[in-house]
Amino acid sequence: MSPHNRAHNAGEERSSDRRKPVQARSKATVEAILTATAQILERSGPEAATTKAIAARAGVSVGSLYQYFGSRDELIDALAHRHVDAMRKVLSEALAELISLPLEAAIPRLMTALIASHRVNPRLDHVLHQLTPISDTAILDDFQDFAATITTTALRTHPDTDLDDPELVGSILAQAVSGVLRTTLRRFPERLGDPALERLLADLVLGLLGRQGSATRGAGSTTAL
Amino acid sequence: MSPHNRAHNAGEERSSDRRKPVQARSKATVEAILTATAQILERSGPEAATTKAIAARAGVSVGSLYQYFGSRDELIDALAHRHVDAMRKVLSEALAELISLPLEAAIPRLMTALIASHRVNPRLDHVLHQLTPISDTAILDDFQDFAATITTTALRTHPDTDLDDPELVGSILAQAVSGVLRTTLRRFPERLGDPALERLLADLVLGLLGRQGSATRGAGSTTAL
Amino acid sequence: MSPHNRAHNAGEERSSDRRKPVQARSKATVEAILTATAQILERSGPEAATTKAIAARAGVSVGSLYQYFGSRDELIDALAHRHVDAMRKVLSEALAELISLPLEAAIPRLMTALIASHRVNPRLDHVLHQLTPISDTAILDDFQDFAATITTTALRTHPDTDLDDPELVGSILAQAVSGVLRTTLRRFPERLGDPALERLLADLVLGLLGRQGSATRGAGSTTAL
Amino acid sequence: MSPHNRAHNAGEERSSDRRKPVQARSKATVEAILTATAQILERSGPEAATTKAIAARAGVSVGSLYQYFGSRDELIDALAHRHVDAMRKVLSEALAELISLPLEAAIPRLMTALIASHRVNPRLDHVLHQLTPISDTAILDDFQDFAATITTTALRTHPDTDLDDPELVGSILAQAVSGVLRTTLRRFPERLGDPALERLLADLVLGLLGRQGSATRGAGSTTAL
DNA sequence: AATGAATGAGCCTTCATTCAT
DNA sequence: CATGAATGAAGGCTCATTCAT
Repeated sequence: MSPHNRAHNAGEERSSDRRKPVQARSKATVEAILTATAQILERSGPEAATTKAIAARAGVSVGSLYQYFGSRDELIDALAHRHVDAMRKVLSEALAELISLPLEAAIPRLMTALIASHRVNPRLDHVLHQLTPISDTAILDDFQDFAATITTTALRTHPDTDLDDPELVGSILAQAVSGVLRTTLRRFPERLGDPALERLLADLVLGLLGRQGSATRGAGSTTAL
Repeated sequence: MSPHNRAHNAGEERSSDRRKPVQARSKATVEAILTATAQILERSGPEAATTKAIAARAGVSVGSLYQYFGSRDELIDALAHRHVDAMRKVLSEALAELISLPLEAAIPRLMTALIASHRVNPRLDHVLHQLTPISDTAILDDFQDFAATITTTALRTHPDTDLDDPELVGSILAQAVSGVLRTTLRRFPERLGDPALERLLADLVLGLLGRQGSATRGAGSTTAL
Repeated sequence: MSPHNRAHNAGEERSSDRRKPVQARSKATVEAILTATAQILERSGPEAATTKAIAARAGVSVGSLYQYFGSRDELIDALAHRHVDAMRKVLSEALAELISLPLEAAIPRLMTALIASHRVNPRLDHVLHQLTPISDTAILDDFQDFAATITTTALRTHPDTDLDDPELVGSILAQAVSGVLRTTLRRFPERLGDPALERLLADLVLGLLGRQGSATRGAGSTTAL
Repeated sequence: MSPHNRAHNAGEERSSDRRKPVQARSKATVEAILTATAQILERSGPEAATTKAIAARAGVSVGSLYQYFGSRDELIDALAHRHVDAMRKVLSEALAELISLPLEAAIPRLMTALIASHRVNPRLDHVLHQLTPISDTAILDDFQDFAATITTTALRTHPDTDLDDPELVGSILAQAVSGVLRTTLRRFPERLGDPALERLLADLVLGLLGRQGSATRGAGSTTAL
């Protein structure tokens, strides 16, 4: 996601072997900068996120921004990582219990978890997606890949589904759900409270599985799941 | 998305004197500018689409650009409209025959049509999505609304589905399919040729319908739901 | 002479196809910019020659500066070329008559011409020399090479000198004279009027020749020269 | 060369109490900083010599740098002094023996000494010349003045020359030699080893003297010199 | 109408200098 | 004394927009 990357000099304050009080201070500054960037991005879009504006909102000087981030791009990059990590964390938390459940129960939970993860910061998510260049493999794709992997794994794990290409199906499902969620969050945020959405998404997934996998065979897939 | 709206070709052809060639020339110039913009956008992204670059590629002067478009934003706006129109047109062409088909046949066709419409200019599509300002209800959403309406209509028209909220279902389906297609076009363009994708999408839709609408007919899907 | 050249983005007009001053207006602008640059450089040194300061003094906007010069470095480069050309022109004018003269008369004239050429713009000359990076073959060196060539040619042409390595001698002489002139112009400008300087320089050159070439042989080198 | 001139080490060791070890450490730090500056300047030029880079290479903090030098300019100023001192020292060492020699022998030795002094640190020398502000009488000029004085003294001392204006001649000769050496060091460093250079320079000087001073005494000036 | 030179606000980034720790 | 995070003025450069020709 970070296009330009001119190596400036040898300064590498990345590792955590700096002194402690200073580190605490630094961490706060970094945090302030990231938060400020996120807020501006959410509220006013990429064009408004100038280094000056970010520094001002973070309550620091432009110079400080460059103390911790090599460039504006790098900063946004870091923010994207942070955002994806947060989403991933939310999603991960819902994973443990999924394995033990039958598909018919697991999928709805997965949807709930996906919705939750997409709620972390929808506006930022949207803006970050806008910033994704065409060709670059964006950091944000990582999340979708993660969701795809989880879905695929779920499909594979549960013995009652028998798909030709679980990877493809998992990927498509992740894309479909992500498409619904991102649009919904941006355009129809009020629908998020509606439990119908969760059900609809679960049906979307289960419906596809029912048509793809062996689940079609026999009425009683329920038992297995 | 665009404020200015000067009526350019408001003058009618009350007399077919030399006004015509002039208008023809204007139209050609507008066309050239739009095309140039689209090409630069596709190939090099939003940052490369400066007014200077656009004018150069269109073979006109910057001044001329401002003769026909009030601002750069307006120009891009116009291009977005043009793009959406093209996509809509492709989709529309597939509509007529849908009505007369049963759902199981109509949906696959609809998917084919949707894929086709998304293929009109995927790179431009992506870039235009990037350019959409945060607050504005994007022009590009129009296409999704259109797709949603079509789907909803299809669901309503076909007597064999009985949904509680066809609008919601249509909308969600449009979002899901759009999500899949846009991601696929950007990240896995090679999948577009794969007929498996079409089938998968059709199954996605029909699967949801099978679980939502025609629950009555199914063997025991009710249980599961 | 232009060291740093960071490629910023995909803008294709690097420095190759910058507008060449074709029109009268353009030419005047270019002239104003070059003159302004020279003035600032002369009076306040390289650090003062910011793009803003140059534009202001030239009575144009920064943008105009970049219309004609790809970068600040390129501008200074152009100025250096112009300066060297001017110096070279002054020197060249004195050349024609040199050939027909005996060495003893030619060298003083050459010195006069060199002094004249160094007087074109001593302060600018000094600043431009300061700007010369260590390794780069600077444009200003061209002038010294020119002077060296002329001297060498003079030595070769005149039949009464017989040097082992006329090139080396010519080069050293050019450097010596240039060293004297540049220092004198910077530190003791009042000496320039003094005809003693010219004589001294001529003696410097002739003295070396007298010790190097065959002129040493026989006391009467005067005749030949 | 530098504006700020706060007396930093104005405190002399009036009392040799515990100040000493501290002073020793200070001296080492100052040395480290100066050396670091010199190295960066030599290798990467003026633009690379940022306070941060200097401090890093010296193994101290930026703050410490300001402990010992009032500003970056002052630091460079100090370095220039140190450099000139070093050059002067090398030149001085060759002086003692000069007096007792006849001119014809003394001058070549002087040339050798001058070459040696210019070899102390040619790259640093060049960069320091670049850094010399326009208006200031540069510290580096001190060296040339020193060389001029020495030459003048030599001319005066030796009874066999009889110049009208030994000061002028000495100055011009110093300038000429310096011009040759500095250019040679920058552009033709390989010539430095060549003994021809030394001979040429000696001939340059002796040639001028032969034409100026003893010109009265007919052709046989050689003997005297 | 067309042209493209001119404008200048504003962007990103650097770096000498200060100061709390 | 040392440290290095923080500062912010200032620099180079871009580009949408205007306007005289």
